[in-house]
Amino acid sequence: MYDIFFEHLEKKVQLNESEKELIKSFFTPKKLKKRQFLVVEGHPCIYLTFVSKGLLKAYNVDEKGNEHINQFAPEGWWTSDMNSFFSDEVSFYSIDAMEDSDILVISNKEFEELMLKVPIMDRYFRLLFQNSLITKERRLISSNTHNAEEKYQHILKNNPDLIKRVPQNLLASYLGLSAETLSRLKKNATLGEK
Amino acid sequence: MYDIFFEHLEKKVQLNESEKELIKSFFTPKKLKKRQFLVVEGHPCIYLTFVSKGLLKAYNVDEKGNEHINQFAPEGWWTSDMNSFFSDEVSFYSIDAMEDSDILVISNKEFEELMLKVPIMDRYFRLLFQNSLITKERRLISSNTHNAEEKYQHILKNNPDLIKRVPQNLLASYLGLSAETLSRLKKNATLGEK
DNA sequence: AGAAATAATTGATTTAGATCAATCGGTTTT
DNA sequence: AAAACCGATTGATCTAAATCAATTATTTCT
Repeated sequence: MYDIFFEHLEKKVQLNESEKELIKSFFTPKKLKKRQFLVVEGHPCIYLTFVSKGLLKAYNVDEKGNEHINQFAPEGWWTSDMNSFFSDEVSFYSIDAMEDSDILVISNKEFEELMLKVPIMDRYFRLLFQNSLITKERRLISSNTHNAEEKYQHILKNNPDLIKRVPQNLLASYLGLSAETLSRLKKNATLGEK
Repeated sequence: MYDIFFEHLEKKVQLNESEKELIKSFFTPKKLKKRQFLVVEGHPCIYLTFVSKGLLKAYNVDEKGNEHINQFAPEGWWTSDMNSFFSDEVSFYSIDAMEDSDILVISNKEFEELMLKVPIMDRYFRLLFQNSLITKERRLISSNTHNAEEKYQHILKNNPDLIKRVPQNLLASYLGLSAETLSRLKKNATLGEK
């Protein structure tokens, strides 16, 4: 359960055994069954979560009842409503499991304490957030400047793995497209191949 | 020049005088005239920049020649093409001054050294990136789920200051709208007031 | 295995916002 | 002060993608 976790951390920072033991003590392992909720929109998001196994999705539902996927979190990824986790506001997203999943969670209080006790974790999260920021920025640009076709091609190129694992209607939602539009795009792309 | 800089840092972390002196030594002050470029698309973005005075914009130009504003950086904000700065890729954006500006810049090498010499800066940037990530995420949601009207109302509420300072066509670009659409939205909003 | 629920496809229609085009007002520039 | 330039406004038209609706395919459940 912790193997992939430390593997992930050690891609960004070097840790000795005593640091690892200490870090471990701050996290709580949990299991989620498929369709089980980790966070419900409108409630505080009390955990920052590392996914060891499985796949979660974070999404919100608008007034018209449409689901908008904000993030897919497969194993090796972090997920949370960061705004809610780091402030005292309620969560804008719901987060649930798309597959049976193993996760490691940390509360806000524990997180702050971890940063003080293991300062190198400030560096780890600095690097993590730095990379997320770059990725999120790319998505924002894509959302503002690309048409439907380009958005699809972009994810096809950059997240081929995700496409295999996620139902098409949710992928469409993630891209800000309707399911019908994505279906038609796929058809045209396949025709082009022949 | 450094007053607003340290004021800004000290909102997130506590610094003693010797740390401040050390930090200062890593940054280089520069001045930009209105319309002067800090970064040109397609060239490496060698600086991470803090704006002490003035206003910069980061944008890219697509194949059709349309400008897409990614960020406005007024005094107290950081700007850069983070991807280019932290990797060895060239910049996707151009960054230039919309007003005469005073800036503080740091190179990537200096940045890495600063993180090692003043570990609390890892914490500072962790907090900075953490907040940027939350903001960027909001913009992405807005971009995917709101219509033109809602996008305008959103920025009207959350960045009233920016609206006063930035030409309307650039604001439109920042929101991913055409200048004409924003003009019409504004007209309707004003009519509604009466 | 059969029923029920969910997802994907396809077609027809609608619409929000882009694009094209012209005019007007205000700044810079020379 | 005239010229050139830039930004905002307004109207007319176009279009990409959403929406609505029906059908088919695929999982999931019992």
